[in-house]
Amino acid sequence: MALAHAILASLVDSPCSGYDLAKRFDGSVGFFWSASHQQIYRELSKLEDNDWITAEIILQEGRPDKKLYRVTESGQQQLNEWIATPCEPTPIKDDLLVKLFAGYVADRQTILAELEHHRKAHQERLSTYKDLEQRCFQNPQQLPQAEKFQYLTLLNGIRYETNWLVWCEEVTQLLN
Amino acid sequence: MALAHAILASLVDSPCSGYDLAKRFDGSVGFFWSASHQQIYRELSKLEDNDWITAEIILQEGRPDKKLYRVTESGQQQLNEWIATPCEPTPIKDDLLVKLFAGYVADRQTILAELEHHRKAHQERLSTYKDLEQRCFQNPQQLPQAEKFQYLTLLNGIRYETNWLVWCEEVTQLLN
DNA sequence: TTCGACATGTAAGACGTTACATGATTAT
DNA sequence: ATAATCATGTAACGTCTTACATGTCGAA
Repeated sequence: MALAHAILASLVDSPCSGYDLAKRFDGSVGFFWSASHQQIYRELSKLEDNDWITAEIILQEGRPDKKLYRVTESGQQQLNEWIATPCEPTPIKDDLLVKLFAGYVADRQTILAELEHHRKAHQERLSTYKDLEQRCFQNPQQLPQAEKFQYLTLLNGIRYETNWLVWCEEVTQLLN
Repeated sequence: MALAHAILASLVDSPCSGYDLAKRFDGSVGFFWSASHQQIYRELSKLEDNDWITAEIILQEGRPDKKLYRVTESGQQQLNEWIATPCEPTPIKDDLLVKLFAGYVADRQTILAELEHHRKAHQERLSTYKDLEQRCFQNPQQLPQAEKFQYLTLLNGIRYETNWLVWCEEVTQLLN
């Protein structure tokens, strides 16, 4: 059910089209919830069927028309109820950890190469997040409400990537 | 495809029944790959069809017979190939972060309560992991190969839970 | 006599991935 | 010319979740 709510969370902040949403799920929102454009379009149809969002068709010249989605009042309420319903921490499913668990069946070089690959990926994401922090969240105290909360998720992202980075380095050292 | 490989990784370490596997996915293996017993039984059938594992029926008295699964040579090879195929970091999907992103639409108490709930959950898991470390991994250097690699995944778990814990505390402070 | 552990499964539906499909505009 | 961006979808397939289903043994 949470894709629906991730979409509501994003649309409440500001209405947009499915295409725009897909881009958000490839950036800001995507930092904590990933989804493909196909998933998003399908979910938007369902949300509209439930009257949690409404679509306004925007006619455009020179490019395809688009549907601007907005959260309805019942959608807002739905989002509120979901937030108030306690949830458990997300269970982990991580390929790299499976690989390490069985790492002794492979040769060391393979494992080290994969660790380096992941180290780099996490390093890059960390840079992206830190840039974002610099550009948009200089003074967390003086931010409007919405941005303040969004900043808290960015803090999580920074911690998360830093943590993976350090673990990759630690494990690489231990294996050498 | 990774559930299959998580099962192979666990069976390579030591053969067991579907029931036992389900328990492992509720503990040790479950620390980095979660799966229900239904998923496991279904996947075991597929793995057997592919001849990546074989089942030996163990007749038991007083309790149902069970199937003891072992990884075949082609299963071993399959696992090796999978480990050698590079993969990307797992995309994040986390309910709590969606809730925080839209946290400004809810009242502060709701959010704080949820944060406290998660803080406790992560605290508990961290304790479990640290106990395990104390009990089984006192001298990482002198461990057999297999255990050494498994220890590396435990290190990740400890980092992961610590990280969430600290973030929950940090955010709670910022919201007060 | 009731509950938890042992042991394995089916069925339906929700959710996610990959590939296919269309078609205009703008920049290189 | 070619590719990227804008814009929205369908279809097939694969995976995961939830609920249902069965039956024995040992302990409280």
